[in-house]
Amino acid sequence: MATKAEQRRAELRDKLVSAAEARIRAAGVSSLRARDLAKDAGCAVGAIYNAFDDMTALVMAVNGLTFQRLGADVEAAVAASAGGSATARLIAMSEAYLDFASANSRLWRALFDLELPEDGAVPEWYRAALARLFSHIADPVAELFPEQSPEEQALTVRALFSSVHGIVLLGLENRISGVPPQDIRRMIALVLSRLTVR
Amino acid sequence: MATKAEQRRAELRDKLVSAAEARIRAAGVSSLRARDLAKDAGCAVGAIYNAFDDMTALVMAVNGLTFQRLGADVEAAVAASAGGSATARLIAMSEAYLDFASANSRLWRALFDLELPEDGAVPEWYRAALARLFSHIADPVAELFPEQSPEEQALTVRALFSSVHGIVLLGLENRISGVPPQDIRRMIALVLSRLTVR
DNA sequence: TGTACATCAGTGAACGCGCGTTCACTGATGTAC
DNA sequence: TGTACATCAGTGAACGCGCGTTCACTGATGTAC
Repeated sequence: MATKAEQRRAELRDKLVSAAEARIRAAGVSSLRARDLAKDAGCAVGAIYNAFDDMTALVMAVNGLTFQRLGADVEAAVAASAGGSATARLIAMSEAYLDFASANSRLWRALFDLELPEDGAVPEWYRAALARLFSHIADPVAELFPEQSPEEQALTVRALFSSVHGIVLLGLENRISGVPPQDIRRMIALVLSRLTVR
Repeated sequence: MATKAEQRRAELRDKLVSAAEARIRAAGVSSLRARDLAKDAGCAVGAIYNAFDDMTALVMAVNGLTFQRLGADVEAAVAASAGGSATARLIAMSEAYLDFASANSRLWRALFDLELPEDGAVPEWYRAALARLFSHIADPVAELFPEQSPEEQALTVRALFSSVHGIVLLGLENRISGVPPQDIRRMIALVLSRLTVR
């Protein structure tokens, strides 16, 4: 049994992921350096390659956690707004999305910025995490538009998510059109309430 | 008069910009290499630095052209749809935006991807190009919502643009949720027609 | 027109640095007997 | 329990490469007289 060894290995993975997360949070994914991480985690550079295939795999691990936390926040918003109208629930989710993106902007951006190695092979958990987000949007949409076919509903879900994502993205990016958070909320409410008028 | 010299210099600038544009179009802004460009333009690496301060300035020049072409396409759509309803005009513009992004995806992405040197100093032409885009959206919005204050209208313009941008962005990015172009059009029409209901 | 000189675009080898990844080695841990 | 041996996480110097930028030099163009 390599139990003890496995444990140490797992600990190192955790330490590396935490360190990477902290560095991405502070300076963005493009400023990650293997040597910095080794120093942070108290190991040698080479040890990183015992725990992960390469730096990309490490960043993917961080992204996995980020997706999990984002999903949890959105789910909490779904739960908290359970009694409300479909529109209110969509707005609550979107604001949770905004709040997460705003509070974790560089980690959130890393979800989209990471350049994958050529062959567009998106890992399974990535698609799954997105499907999870979409599924929460699907419920209110089904309630609002029961006459739509499943394909139409799927398209509507995508359109709603994309719109909110666009508003959050450009709202937070002050290069393009940075805007006070309160205005981002107003845009979300404006768009969603109109999009969901019966 | 350094006329002849100036002319050569301007020619070199043009050649470099064209070469950079071609390379970004083919492989994305992150794969630009000074040596490749020099070879393409038939000059030495050092000559690049006579024509431009640095590689970032060269990419900015390409982005300037891209913005211009994008603006022209959108304006053509505005002109072509001049007689139609406000909604129809907004959809026409958005489809022009989609078509441009789709046909020039890497150049279009370079507009947003280029990492600026720290101090968020966005060049003036950049803001101006965006203002130009926004101004075309502002007309139908003013027509649709004359009762809104100018601030509300500005927010509505931003919200519309951001929504369409989000739909186009995620629609074209097959990593996230790549979708056939026809579906992107449907999402745009769906969102805009609902957002502009009176 | 001709000659000497100044300027400056153009050259491309070399600089300098960053950085992911490897690899020969070490030392702790576990196993066999 | 004690000894010899095997394994493998961990080490960090070194590899290897990429790449933006510089700089001493050249040669064409333009100017002065």
